[in-house]
Amino acid sequence: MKNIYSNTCTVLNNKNLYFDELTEEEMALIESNKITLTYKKGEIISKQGSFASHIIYLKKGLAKVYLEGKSKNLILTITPPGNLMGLPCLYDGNNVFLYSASTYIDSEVELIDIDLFKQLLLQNSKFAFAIIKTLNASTVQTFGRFYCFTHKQMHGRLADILLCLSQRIYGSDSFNLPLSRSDLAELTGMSTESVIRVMKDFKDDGLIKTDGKDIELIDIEMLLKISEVG
Amino acid sequence: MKNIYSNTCTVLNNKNLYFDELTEEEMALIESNKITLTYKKGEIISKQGSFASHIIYLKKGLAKVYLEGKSKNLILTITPPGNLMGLPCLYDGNNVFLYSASTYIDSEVELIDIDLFKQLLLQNSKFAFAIIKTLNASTVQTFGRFYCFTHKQMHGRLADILLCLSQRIYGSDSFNLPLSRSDLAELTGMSTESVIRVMKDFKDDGLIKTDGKDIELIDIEMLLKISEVG
DNA sequence: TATTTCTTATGATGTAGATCAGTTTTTTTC
DNA sequence: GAAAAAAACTGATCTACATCATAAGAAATA
Repeated sequence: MKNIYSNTCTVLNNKNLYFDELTEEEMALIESNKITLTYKKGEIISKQGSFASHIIYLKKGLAKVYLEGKSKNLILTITPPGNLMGLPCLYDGNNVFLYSASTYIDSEVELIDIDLFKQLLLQNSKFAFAIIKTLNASTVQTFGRFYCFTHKQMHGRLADILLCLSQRIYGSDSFNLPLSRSDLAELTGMSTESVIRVMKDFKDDGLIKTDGKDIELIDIEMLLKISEVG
Repeated sequence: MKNIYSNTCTVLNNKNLYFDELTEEEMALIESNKITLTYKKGEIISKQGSFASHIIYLKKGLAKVYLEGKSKNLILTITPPGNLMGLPCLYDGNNVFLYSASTYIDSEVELIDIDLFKQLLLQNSKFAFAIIKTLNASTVQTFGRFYCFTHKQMHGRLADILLCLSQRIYGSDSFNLPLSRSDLAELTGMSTESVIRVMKDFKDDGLIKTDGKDIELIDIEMLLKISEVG
């Protein structure tokens, strides 16, 4: 029996369907209140534990949301443009960013005042409903990833991630990956050395080709099989 | 640096704050449309992959929501009374239960028609907002658990679960636990044998006492320390 | 009350993957 | 464009934990 949702990947790509639900006036309200910021590659957008006065919308670029641990971090989501970041921090009794976020490449971010965001949720139930559906889709994705962390081993998890980045972000078999091996480690729950070793296995077996930051997936069939077998 | 949300536990306990947001008419609508069912201990409430026509509300008892894997399962949430189950399945393009759910003890469940539920979300934005906050709180909990799975080892994770069940479900240091060692295994991502061994360690070190299904936490300070150190 | 089935328990063995330690290559910085 | 820093790589070692095998108690079933 195959589980549909058993992929290690955690790339959100909801293409901001929720904003379509806002009226023109509501959209104008956001436009007139938003703050636009640009970040260079590697810069920190939000820091775990800091006061969360805004909802973060990634307009351009690529970012990660991660949990900073004592020794190692855990990457929670890879965020392509068109998505909100840190939305889960919006609940009763919390007013801080629970996670840090930083950019992989030069990026552009829009900050939406959190009180305005809440107000929109409370006055436009279609918008709220769209947000609920988005949150649920990513929860299901997280549970699938959870399953992989506990049941698949390294090769399966890394194959997952490579396929996922290829499909969900780049839409191509060959792409330039700004994530380091250590990022892949924090994404798959492996050590950096293990990521390197498994990547080498994949290369030796002719499943992928790498040249610096460029990666090309050669034998996708086999990667899918490895992902499935675990 | 200590993370506030780094506990392996996954007991939801939101005390249905969302239903408070419904009007009397809306509440009456639910009342007149709901189906009440009783389940005996160990019975299956929903089966992974089946058509999801209803939202499940646990009125009495205790249940688990779990992902059925090829060989092993993964328990996603332990649900005490007063909570909804399987809410994350509500998103675009999905109409099946993605997870199975079953009871630990004799339980009572109310089924709310999913279209009615959606309608209420769309007509009452306060309700929708309350649901969003609930979903977010449990997402944050899930991420914390995620962190534990990858960064803590067995003793820390099991200490987490024992403390969590004690505090969040029973509100007492001694309680009768209907979960088997194999359930604790599926909850902590360990093998059943390992759960048994670690429990024995805890017993030998005088941290807990067990008698059949009865568990008493003796040295909570120490359990907390083990949970923290990992 | 006998019999099957599930759960708890314990020891022996195996291994996936972390950690450590060191080298080379690439990238950043001044 | 040289120096420093970070990232990629490789091998040796170690260990946390799973798996296997087997047995005893508890609970369900008939």
